[in-house]
Amino acid sequence: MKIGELSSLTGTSPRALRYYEDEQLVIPRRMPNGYREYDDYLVDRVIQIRGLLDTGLPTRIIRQILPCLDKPRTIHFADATPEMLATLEHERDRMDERIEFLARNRAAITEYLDEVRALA
Amino acid sequence: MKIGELSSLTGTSPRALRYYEDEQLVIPRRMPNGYREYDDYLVDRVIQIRGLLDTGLPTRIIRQILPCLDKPRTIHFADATPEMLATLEHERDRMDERIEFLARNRAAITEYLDEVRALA
DNA sequence: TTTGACCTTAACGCTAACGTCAACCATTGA
DNA sequence: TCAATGGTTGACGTTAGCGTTAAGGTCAAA
Repeated sequence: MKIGELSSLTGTSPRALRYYEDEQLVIPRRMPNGYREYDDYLVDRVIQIRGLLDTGLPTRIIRQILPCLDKPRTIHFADATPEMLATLEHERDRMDERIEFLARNRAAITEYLDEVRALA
Repeated sequence: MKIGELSSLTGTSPRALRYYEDEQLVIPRRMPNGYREYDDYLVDRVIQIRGLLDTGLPTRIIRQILPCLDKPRTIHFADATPEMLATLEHERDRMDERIEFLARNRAAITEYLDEVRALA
């Protein structure tokens, strides 16, 4: 598919998609006329990227963890250098921290809302 | 305490603390000589702020959810306008989405690491 | 064949969350 | 008393993640 279709399917601007290409997150093939051509599986990938960006991860990190989110991923095992694995473990731990933190704050907000509603 | 102590206690630069003041997240009192004076409870608040920033929330949102994270918060019930409550519910839902998303990706990373280790 | 929708690259603009001076005042120990 | 340390307010610099023109190529439909 062309960039416009991917754009509407993912709710992502063409500009953002081109930016993701610059950042090596989504690399489309090219048609004879120079147009970008995206495979269907990239829809999910773009949505993944948006979600990860939304949780505060920079493209530099996303680029590193994307290979292990693809399925099937037998091909990507070659990328698994020791440094790569260390990065992954570190980012996984950071995600744990974020999850715990978000959960605590979510609970606090809920508690607050409950107390306010109890007064009404 | 003065800004330097709060800085080292929270691992946050003085510049950032002054920025948080500009953004109305942490408003210290002033000493006779013009120095900022921070109460002890603000240590926790700054750490909260850092965590929320790290999860991708902008200061604009953080400013709105901070009141319901303070304890005791009886005073802050006055701030609970309908718009405020709507914002809180919305942000709580967004936090839910982030948590689910992070959890899924965390699982994918773990799974990948397990598979790689199984080959070693 | 020409309009209109969609594509291309290149380049400048923008906002958030600070970093980094610069120039100056305050406090304290030698 | 004076040098070090740490505080103050600007103000300009930086990076990420795009938005927004600008100037032009492509292609299907009328």
